[in-house]
Amino acid sequence: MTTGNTPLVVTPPKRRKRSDMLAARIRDLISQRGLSPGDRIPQEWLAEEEMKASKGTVREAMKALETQGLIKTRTGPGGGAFVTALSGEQAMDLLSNLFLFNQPGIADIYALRKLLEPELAASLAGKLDEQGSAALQATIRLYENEPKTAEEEFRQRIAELDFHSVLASLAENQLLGFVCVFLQTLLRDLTECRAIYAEPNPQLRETALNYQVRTIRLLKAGDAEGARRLMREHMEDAERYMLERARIRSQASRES
Amino acid sequence: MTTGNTPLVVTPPKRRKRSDMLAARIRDLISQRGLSPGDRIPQEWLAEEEMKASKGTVREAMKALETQGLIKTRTGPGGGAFVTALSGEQAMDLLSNLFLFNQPGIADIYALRKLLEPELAASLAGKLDEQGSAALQATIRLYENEPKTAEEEFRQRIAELDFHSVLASLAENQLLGFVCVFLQTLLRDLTECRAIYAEPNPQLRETALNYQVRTIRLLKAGDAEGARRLMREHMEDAERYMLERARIRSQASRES
DNA sequence: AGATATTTGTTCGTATGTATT
DNA sequence: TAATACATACGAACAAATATC
Repeated sequence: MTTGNTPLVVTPPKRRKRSDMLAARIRDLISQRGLSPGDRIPQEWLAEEEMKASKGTVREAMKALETQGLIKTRTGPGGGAFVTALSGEQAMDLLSNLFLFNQPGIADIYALRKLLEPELAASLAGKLDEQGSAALQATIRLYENEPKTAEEEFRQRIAELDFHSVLASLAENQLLGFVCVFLQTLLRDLTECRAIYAEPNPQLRETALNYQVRTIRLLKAGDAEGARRLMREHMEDAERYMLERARIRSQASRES
Repeated sequence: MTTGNTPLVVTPPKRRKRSDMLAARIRDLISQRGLSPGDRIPQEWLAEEEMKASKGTVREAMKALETQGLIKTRTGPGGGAFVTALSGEQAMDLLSNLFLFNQPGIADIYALRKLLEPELAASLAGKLDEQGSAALQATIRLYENEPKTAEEEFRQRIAELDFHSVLASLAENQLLGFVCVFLQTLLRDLTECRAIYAEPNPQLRETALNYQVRTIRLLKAGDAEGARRLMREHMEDAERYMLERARIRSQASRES
């Protein structure tokens, strides 16, 4: 009996470019030799004889590692390629390309935010130090008074997201914080949302402000369950509002 | 009254490299001209005269865009640089660098999985078509019989995660699916976990198998609430198990 | 199947810019 | 200021891949 066995992955017979192989090799060297952020990459590794590739090719490989956020280069004596830890911001930039073409919907984003933001808030109950508390208060102060211009209005809406961003940065669970910031970034960059944010929403500022002041109070009081519930309410409110506005907008555009 | 307005970002006086500026310019061109995945990037844009840079420099810029997953290049007639949509896998690879140095803990990852995986399962109730059902069954079949070697054991543990990965790929909410796969990848690549996976765990295979068969049954029956509860149970179980093993391992290593 | 044209990929020598001493 | 050590940029020639005839 001949096996009709169709292997899922026979072998990747991919003809990879030299520069890609170099990049992979250097990355492996970094982790194998246990190089840490700040360490300099030995020149020997990049020597043309060692890598059996010319300068240009090696440069391309380094460029790849650089855009991956793994290294940074400095000119001058004592310069060279240095290992760096990929920053959260840079990671966010790289991720933004993923949803450049097929953007998720508002409901998709809030489906996650409704689950994660309440947990984030709860995890912070009773953990607010002076510094964190001050940072939160600072973001609120940005929109304490009514906006005068449309642009100011827009900036306030963005600042509202910043409140959540500061909250995320305080999380002990860095992963949770990262994903929350990711969702906020996604929301902010949605064309659908930018249009909504640009419109005037008189009552929204007040309710958001109200939520945030109450949130801080609960966190200081160490009431995890209360903070969780409040944040969930906030998320549900925000989603309802955004979806409603999006509906109105799409209706209006259909009539034009 | 003079405004004590301190601009948040004065101006980035960054001395950027030519290749980086080129990359940014090309990326802007792509979005401005509304190029979509599959479209070819006009050679004129990359002509040395147009960009006022040499071939090597534009190559470096293209390399940056390529590692960002924005373009792919093909050789030969009709070849060139083509716009592509960043794939989920590639995005995962880029993200993996973020946690290369300060890895999150098992508890951090499961804190998120406990929230998201149940929601993912619930969202799939009654939505399983023939294809999806078949894909799930296929992953289960991989570890139907007991492993003979340690390596086979390891592969089975990975396949167990694949079940969740297939589940995520079926999600209507792509964002939810993406984050779930991200967490799974993170878990799989954790050195702490790889060590645990490498050990024999006779009874674990059976309980995992059990969970998954029941999950499929609930999804087919369209029981969203049941699927959610079962998955939450599964996650809590898995976390308990992993944490316990990690504790034992760290204890053992302290004694050696 | 094989020759050819087109386009990317690689090499090398050299020159320029930049930060340290 | 000058010398030094390193990254960055240039340009021409060459090699490899691939669609078309």
